[in-house]
Amino acid sequence: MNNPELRYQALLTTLHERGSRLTSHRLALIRLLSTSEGHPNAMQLYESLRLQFPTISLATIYKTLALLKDEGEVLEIDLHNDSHYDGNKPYPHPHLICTQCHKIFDGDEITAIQKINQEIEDRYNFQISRHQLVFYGMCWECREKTDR
Amino acid sequence: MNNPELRYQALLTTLHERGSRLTSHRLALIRLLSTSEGHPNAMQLYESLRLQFPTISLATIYKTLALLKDEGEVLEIDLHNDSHYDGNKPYPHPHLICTQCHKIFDGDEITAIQKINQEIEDRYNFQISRHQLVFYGMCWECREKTDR
DNA sequence: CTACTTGCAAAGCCTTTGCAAACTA
DNA sequence: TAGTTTGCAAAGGCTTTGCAAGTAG
Repeated sequence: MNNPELRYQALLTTLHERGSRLTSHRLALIRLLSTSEGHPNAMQLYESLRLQFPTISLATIYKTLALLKDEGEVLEIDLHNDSHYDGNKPYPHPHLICTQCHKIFDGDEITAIQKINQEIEDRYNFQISRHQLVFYGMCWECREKTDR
Repeated sequence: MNNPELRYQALLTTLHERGSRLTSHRLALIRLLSTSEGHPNAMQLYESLRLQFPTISLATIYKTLALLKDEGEVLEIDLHNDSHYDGNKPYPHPHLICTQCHKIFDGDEITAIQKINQEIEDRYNFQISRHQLVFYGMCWECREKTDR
């Protein structure tokens, strides 16, 4: 999913069809989730939304995220005591985390995952249903800065 | 590392050379870590050790684990609000987690990881330093039980 | 003997829950 | 209006920390 507007509409439709109410806070949150590429955590979403909605609470963020997770519209990335959320690409895919600038990048174009999946099925007779793959290291931007 | 006794000695040596004191609780913990293949979490280690050492505390488990992590002798696996520990193979390697029996298996024989690493370096110009790869699904044992 | 380690309890951090008030449809 | 959602505060679960008492070297 690359078009944030389409993604926004998709999330909106899901909530609507589910019979959930579209409050202003929820609309703002799904807007943020569908457009942001930054893989924010709950606190970051809270801080962002608080600018526009000073009375919004962290609990509401968590409750709405739980709702969207249930619907399979948001992917939770479990890092060390710190969950981040991807509402743009809710299907399992690798993430690259820069240990220098702490940005989280999508690694959803990696084709060799097929090979790993195949090997796991073959070698361990293990039937994969989902995965969480995180690679830590230095992103291209930080490499450039460091090399110079 | 396949030989638990060698692994035990290695952990012991690390602690000794570090100048750390080898208390009975620590010895029992590293014995457990070096032999167990089960990837226990802190509570499971605590429950095990409590049988032999009724006065041991969870805090001691955590403090010793932190020590061994610092020394690179224990790998922490970050699951959802639940860290598990691998003292047998402290280097990053894939883990297969059965969603049925909840066992954690090592996937350290998977060769296709090289391909993924290569692809990430090439495609994203990202320099990997470590990774945490978790595959969820059904293990061969549970598949057999289910198929019948 | 000295410095490190221990157990206990308290605190931290992230996340979830209970509930009355507010709000959507 | 009826039922959902909200914010607040409290509680939960896992992990860390402070400190006096205990222990290894």
